Amino acid sequence: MCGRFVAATEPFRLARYFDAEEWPVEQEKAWVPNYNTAPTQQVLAIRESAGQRRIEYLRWGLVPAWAEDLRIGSRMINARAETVTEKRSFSKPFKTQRCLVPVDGFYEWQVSQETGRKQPHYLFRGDGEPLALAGLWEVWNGGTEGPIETCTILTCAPNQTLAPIHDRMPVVLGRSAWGRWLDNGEHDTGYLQTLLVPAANDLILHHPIDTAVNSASNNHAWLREPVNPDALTTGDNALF
DNA sequence: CCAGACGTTGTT
DNA sequence: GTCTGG
DNA sequence: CCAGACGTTGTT
DNA sequence: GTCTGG
Repeated sequence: MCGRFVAATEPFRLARYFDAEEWPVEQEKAWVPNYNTAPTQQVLAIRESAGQRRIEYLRWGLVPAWAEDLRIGSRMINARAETVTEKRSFSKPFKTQRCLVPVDGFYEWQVSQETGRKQPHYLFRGDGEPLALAGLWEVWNGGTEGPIETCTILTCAPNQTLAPIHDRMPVVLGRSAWGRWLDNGEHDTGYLQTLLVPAANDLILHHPIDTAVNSASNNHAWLREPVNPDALTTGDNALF
């Protein structure tokens, strides 16, 4: 699945990469990289309206319009690609409210069959480019402070690279798919669902990382650096 | 008809 | 065990 | 995703 | 809001 990720690429670079409108300088200055993005946090997403792509903050964890409060968002951080058309909370967003969530990489926890321990891994593109994750967004008007826009990330079966680590992975969309995915006028859910397949096996690399990533309050660039998993089991981390 | 759920993951 | 918060 | 809380009353 | 279950 996808429950934690890195968002460290500056918005102006994302704007170029996704052919989206640039941010005002003042807003760009306030941006900070996030090496441990967790559910309920604000994440940058790309949406399109009237043919114009924009980069905007959405709260991660989709909150349906009928929700009494925001809490349900913590459990709606992912939407299964296989069933997205059938689920009440996701079917309308899938038809008309799609977005991309750009990430530098994401984290997955590999559970050891023998010990039950969880080893976190960092997964990222070998060429250093961002990954465009397929997302859906929704608006919640239940609060007193005006509408809150939220999002979720689609998941699919793992490719051969991820299978040893986890049984789900986020849906990654290639450049050629962005156009129809972001076009709100595209209502061919049959076609759209054909885009929701595991990424090519050679697209994503991975390595084990420090368990410091476990706590969402830790946010350092070094969280995504490789460690020796054998050293970790003895409590002797050679890198730190 | 009304009432109650609406989601994913992982674990068992 | 289960829910909430980050 | 993982970490951390999970409850009330009354007193300070 | 919309679907499922009773």
